This record gives sequence, structure tokens and C-alpha cells, in this order.
Amino acid sequence: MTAGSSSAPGQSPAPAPARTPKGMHDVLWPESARWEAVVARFADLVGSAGYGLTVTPILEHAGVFLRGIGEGSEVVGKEMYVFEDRDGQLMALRPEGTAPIARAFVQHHPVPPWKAWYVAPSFRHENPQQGRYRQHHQLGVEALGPSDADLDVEVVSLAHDFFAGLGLREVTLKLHSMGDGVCKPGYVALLGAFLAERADQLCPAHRARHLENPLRVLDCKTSECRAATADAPRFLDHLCDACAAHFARVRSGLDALGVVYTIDHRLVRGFDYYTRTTFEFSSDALGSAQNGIGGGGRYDGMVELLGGPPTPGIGFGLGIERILLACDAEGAFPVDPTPLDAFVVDTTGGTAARDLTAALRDAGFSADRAFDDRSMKAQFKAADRSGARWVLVVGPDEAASGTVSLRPLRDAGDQRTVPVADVVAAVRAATRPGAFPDAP
RNA sequence: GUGGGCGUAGCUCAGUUGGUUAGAGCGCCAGGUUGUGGUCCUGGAGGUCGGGGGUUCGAGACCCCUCGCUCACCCCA
Repeated sequence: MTAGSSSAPGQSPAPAPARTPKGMHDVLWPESARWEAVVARFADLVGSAGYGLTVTPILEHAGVFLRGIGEGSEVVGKEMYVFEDRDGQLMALRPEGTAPIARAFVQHHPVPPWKAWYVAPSFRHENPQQGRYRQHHQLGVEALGPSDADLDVEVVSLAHDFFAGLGLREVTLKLHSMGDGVCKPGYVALLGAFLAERADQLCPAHRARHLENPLRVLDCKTSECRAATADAPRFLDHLCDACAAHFARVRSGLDALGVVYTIDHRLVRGFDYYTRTTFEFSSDALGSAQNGIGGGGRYDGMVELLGGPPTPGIGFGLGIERILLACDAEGAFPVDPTPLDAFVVDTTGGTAARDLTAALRDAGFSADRAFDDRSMKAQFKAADRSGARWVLVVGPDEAASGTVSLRPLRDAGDQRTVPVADVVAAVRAATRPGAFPDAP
């Protein structure tokens, strides 16, 4: 790599490398164009459903996550970036998007229903692999206030519609319910008792730890745990009446909107805060084990945990990196870089390039130019690379006669020369579909 | 946190049982083209062979350590 930095002999052993931290990546042009497009699509979709952009700090007091999500969760307990700042306060880099939105709700007490969307980086200190990074980016929505099952339907179908809009076809939606304060404890106890009876049949990891969080055993992928829990009691059979009615309404709503899903009795999401509806989107096009491209659910107790009034809420987070991987795998959502309208080639070393690009941009065209007074050939190569549709040439002849030559780079057509005063009008005519300057 | 694979030009990669000045394609720069890119031809620049230590007369190749990338477990977007 580019070592570059010179360290005095006997000084610090390893010069600071000019590279991103492990598991973190730069997104450079033109790849970043797909990011822009994905985010723009999302903003448009959820914006039209009444959600407003909400920007929260990357850093929160660690307590927001410790209390909101729970120290028991893997992400908060083992993977969160936590540190003491210069004031001695315990801070954390956001590991997920929901808790900060709930915190903002508590802090600003907006009038419910409060519908927020966000695009934000998330940080988790884990070992990177395909589709898993220490910094990744999530698109999400959170809706706080209503406990109405129709809101669950809206939120789930928004994510569904978003994936469909990108052209992703191999997306699976799994749906489940985690109950509420009334029925969850009873079910967890029931499941715990069931597991205790056959603890010796569980995989080694859960043989010792199944009592800590019985729900997690359902999610275990080992054949031992799968077999041992094959006829474990199902949460959906033990929901209280209110939760059962809620879930039934969610299902009928999704059915009515044509959103296809499968019930997954093992769907146990990683954060402690979930209640009632939970869901997960995965891409069957991704060969990797990291095929989850989005997930979410209801969290009716979190706002209260953070010190706010009892307020139901539901939302989801979608991973941009994984969505892009899924798009690659399916050949979906191709994004072409937006071409420039014009590129100015000026070999006179004068002010033509400066003035022409400024005039074009003022007139609403996209325009670029070469710098450092390079050769005609070099400037044309730069123009070609830029993808510009037209080149405006100013050489000694044009400079002497007060004209500019227009040459099409991407379409057929001949080069024309026009007076400087007419350049903007000529470009305007030329960039009209199928048009050519001075065409009869 | 654990385990496997891999680190040679900007990119993708060759590099024979360790043996002189480390190669190719693409990209970049210049010229062929006395003004004009995308094709073609010629030439050029660009590498402390990830870093450190060791073995050897001699290491890009072998050994150790380290850093990083990658895949997987765990967990998750």
C-alpha cells in the first residue's frame, strides 16, 4: 500500500496507514450513484406515506441503548462501540436506528402519531464478512403513537413495496408475533420448561445457556436445536386475546394488500424490545449466510423504558449494503451515472473555458472542463471519460473569430461552429431530444 | 471472540525445485495525427513484492511474528 508517511528512526513502530478502519469502507463515485438512487427512492416512497426525515446524532449517551434495547442483547452487550468522552460521559456509537428515534420522541414530545424516516450509519464491533460490516447504513421508518394493527400493515407493506420498486423479486417476508407484557412472560416460562426437559438434546452452546433466553434457542440453526424444538410450544398458540386479535388483523390487512408472507414460528429478533408484530425480509438471491436485508417490529414498551409516556411504536431498518448486494445478485436496479450536458475544451489558455462553463451552468446545464492547459487530444479524452453529450471547442481559430465549435460525442452528427453569444441557445437546442443545432 | 484462505504496479493477476536489472493485460501519460475523443500502432511513467524478524552465498518464493483483506461460526442490516 501507499506507505508514504516518513517516521523518524526509532520512533513510533507502525506509521498510521492511510486506510479505513477494519470493516469500514469508502463509497466512491460511481458506485455512490447507486446509493443516492436507493436513498432517493426510499425518501420518495415513505415521504408520500407521511413520514418525515429525522436526523439524530451518530453518538448517544450509552444509556439510550442500554436501557432502550437492553444489555442482554448481543448487539448492545458485546458489539457496541462504547467510550468515555472528555467530560467523562459514557457515549456510544449508534448500533441501530430505533432507539435514537424513540429517544427523540421522549425529548421533543411531538404530537402522535409521529412518523419518522431516517438514513443513517450504524456501528457494530464484530468481525466483518460478506454483507457484514462494522459500519453499515440503514434506511428505516418509525411510527410512534398508534397501536392500530393497520399501522403494522402500513409499515410492513412500505418495506415490501420498496423492495419491489427496486426490482427485487427474490425477497421473502417472514412474519411472527412476540406477544406483549400480558402473554410474553407466560410463553417464555412455558418454552423454558419445555427446553429444560430436553436440555441434553440441545447444541452444546445452548445446553448451558438455554435458561438465559429460551426464545433464542428457537432461532438456533444447529440440527440438534432444530430437532429438539421441532414440536416446542408455539407463541402464536399462546398469545393473549388482544395480541391474537391484533395479529389476525395484521394478517388480513397484508392479505388484502397482496403482500405475500410466511409465518415463521422461529422468528425471534435480536433486540429485547420487540412486542407483538415482528418481521424480517431476506434475499434468496444472496448465497451468503447474511441474507437478511431488513427487519423490524413493534416495540410498545420502549418509549416508556426511555422515560417517556407509555407509547406504542413500530418500525423497520433496511441495510443499504445488503440491498445493493441483492440487487447485484439479481441484476436489479441498474443505475447509470448522469451524463454531463457539455464539456468545454479550450486550448487557448485563455478564459473561454472558465466563462463558458459558468454560462452553461447558469443556464441550468451540467458542464465540466479540463484544467492545467492540456493538449487538445488530452482534453478530448477527458471529455469522453466524463460522458458528456457535447463538447464545446475553443481553439485559436474560434478565439480569433469569437466562435465556439460544438461537437456531439455520443450521438451521430457533424460539428458546428456558432458565435459565442449563441452558445447557450445552441446547447439548449442540441440537448433537446433528437435535435441538432442549426438543423433546418 | 474463534477458525480457514489470501496479501506482487491504480485494477485483475503471472512469477517454474529459492538464483542476475520482478512481468502481462487493462488503466494512466506522451507521440503517430501541424487543432478533435471513443478504434489502431509505438513509446513511457508507475512496485520498499503488506510490515518486521529469521534461515541462506542468495528470499517475491521457506520459517516465525504482526497488520490487513476475505470466507465461515456467533450474531445481525
